[in-house]
Amino acid sequence: MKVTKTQALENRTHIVETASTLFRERGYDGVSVADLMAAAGFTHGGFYKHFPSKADLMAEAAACGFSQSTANNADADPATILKEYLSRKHRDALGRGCTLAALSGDAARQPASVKKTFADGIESQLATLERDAAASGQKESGEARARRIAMLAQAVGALVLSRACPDDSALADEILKVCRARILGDHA
Amino acid sequence: MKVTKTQALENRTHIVETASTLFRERGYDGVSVADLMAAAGFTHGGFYKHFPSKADLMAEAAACGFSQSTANNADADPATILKEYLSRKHRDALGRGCTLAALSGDAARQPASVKKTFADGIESQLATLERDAAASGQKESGEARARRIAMLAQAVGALVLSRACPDDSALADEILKVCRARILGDHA
DNA sequence: TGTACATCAGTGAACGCGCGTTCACTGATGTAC
DNA sequence: TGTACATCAGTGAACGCGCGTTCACTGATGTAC
Repeated sequence: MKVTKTQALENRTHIVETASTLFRERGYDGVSVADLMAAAGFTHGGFYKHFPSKADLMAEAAACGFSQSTANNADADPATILKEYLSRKHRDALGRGCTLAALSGDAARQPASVKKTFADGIESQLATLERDAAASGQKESGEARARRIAMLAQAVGALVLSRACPDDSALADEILKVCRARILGDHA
Repeated sequence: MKVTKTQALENRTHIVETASTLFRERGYDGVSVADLMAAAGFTHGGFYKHFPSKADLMAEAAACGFSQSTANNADADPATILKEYLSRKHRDALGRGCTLAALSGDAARQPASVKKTFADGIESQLATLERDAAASGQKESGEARARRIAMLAQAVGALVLSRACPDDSALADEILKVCRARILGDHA
């Protein structure tokens, strides 16, 4: 059953991408190695041909999620990004959504290697907002980075709180609506 | 080994309080029934004399955390509350800190009963901020609730992101510092 | 108030189960000649 | 280019372990008389 070197690398990438989605949906503890490998289309034993342990996969899966975000936002209009970030659709699409919002709570309880990846993810999100500010013609000041950090914190916090509310609750929508208006207002 | 009715109720409360702390520190999946009961000073078998299942305890432990927050903030100065919320000390004290920041990510993957408790917790935090606004002499407007929601989202988001960074990283402190300045500035 | 009995909070061994991980095996790929 | 052999990605059974939960038991509490 051996497979081409190229194919093996593609399979590895596919496992990481699958893990990235499943971890965001169910959390680190909510996905077993057997679950993950089955979802990726393999049997569980092969996992250890690619990764030393499940813990080693966590940081890599998070990094995968962050680079997907960056890629997705590469050409998008800045206001549109934030509007979609704070949309009902994003709230309900855990697996395809922002890794920071889905897994920061889990990351806080993980070893430094995972936290390092999250710090890098935060910086790359801030860089995306920097492009946004530039694109919308806002002049850069010493306070620009502070404004971006505050904006990111508010957006992530709004999404996290909205998701903690019952899916059909008015509060879940209100939090998104209010923060969308505030952030886009501040931003314009 | 039977025990007074009063004692039994006290024991039950103690188990819920212990769970509230341990869940915030390690997440729902990070605390076993045996861990919890040992931390509370009992053997694990007795757990089911108090609760039908571990899942049933989750919502109750969250509610306990929220009411502790409310009690702690009852007489405190409003600006002080927010300053302490976004402090390094709070960031590093997961078990005694804000339940929203510690467990909202987990709550998003829990059944509606737990999410309902979190929505109530969010409302009670908003009510605390309302008292704050009134206490600081700020006049109530139609926008007042929106401002409180945005403030809460930013504070929770900042704490969550700071905790996802490595403990000794500059970014962990920067996020807290920036949002502390911004929120207290907006608030004044 | 005193006595006999039912209750039930707490104990600790035991249950089935799913977890992360290991391992002997397979067989197509990659390599040495 | 063709042949013989080593490699190693993927398979699936098996491992020990800790999980949530159950259960027979204990013995002080609470109650009926």
